[in-house]
Amino acid sequence: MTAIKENSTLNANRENNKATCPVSYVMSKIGGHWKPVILYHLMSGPKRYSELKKLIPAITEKMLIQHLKQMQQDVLVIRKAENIVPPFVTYSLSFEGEELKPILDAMVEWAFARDFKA
Amino acid sequence: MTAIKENSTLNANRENNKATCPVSYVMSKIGGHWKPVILYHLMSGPKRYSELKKLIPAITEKMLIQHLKQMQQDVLVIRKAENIVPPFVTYSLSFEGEELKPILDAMVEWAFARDFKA
DNA sequence: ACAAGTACTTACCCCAAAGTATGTAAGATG
DNA sequence: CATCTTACATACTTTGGGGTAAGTACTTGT
Repeated sequence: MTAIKENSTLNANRENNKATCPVSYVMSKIGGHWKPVILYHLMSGPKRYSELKKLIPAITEKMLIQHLKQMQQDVLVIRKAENIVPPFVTYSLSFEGEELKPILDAMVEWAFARDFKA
Repeated sequence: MTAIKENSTLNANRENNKATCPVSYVMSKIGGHWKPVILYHLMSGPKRYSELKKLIPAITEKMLIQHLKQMQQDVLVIRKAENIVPPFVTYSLSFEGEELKPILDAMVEWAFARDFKA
């Protein structure tokens, strides 16, 4: 969510790619180190913030909420908070988030068809 | 192809993800700003280095060969050089590179099902 | 002799993404 | 009353991906 500087070729290239290449567009939504992992875990159903944290031990809390927030803005995930204390917040895939499944499934299939060993 | 420092949590996390999450594994192969674009152009058949350069004007030569080299190492693309001068080098998708099509196709479909406008 | 073309290579720099560390609200529980 | 829990927030630092710019080898065309 950090502010973005305007005048840099780097960012110009990025914006240009997102605008002209559908694949880059998708990458801008689900790329990076953590988004796919988070999405993967949400595929198996809604999860609490703390559950996600436990499922992905290596992620820091900062990264976790940062990406959850971004994906909320991109309407890939839905945040639902019970107004109680201690807080109870669940994250789930939106309709458009669910529609990412074919992509991720294709990726998983490809990975296992190669040298990937879980 | 720049050297990679060993002892950093950043890289440790990356390696860990690649090893444990199939989606991250795929991302490590085709992620980044340029790899998908290059692959996309190779989908329509083998291309010379200079052709790729013309097809992707925004890319710098450094990035182009860097990623072509990486994808060679990952056996996604095949490099074929005629031993003549001026050089004549063609890049094409390997079998495993071709098998990325379903993934990229799924991405394109998803992009157009959303607000993406070419 | 000099520019042009092709496929690179190399050195240097910059910045945004990711990591580290610490703090906060508000009620439940002992 | 002090600690625990949950779901964050935020300041500060690091790092590696990408950008810029320049050079190289070898031949052909003028």
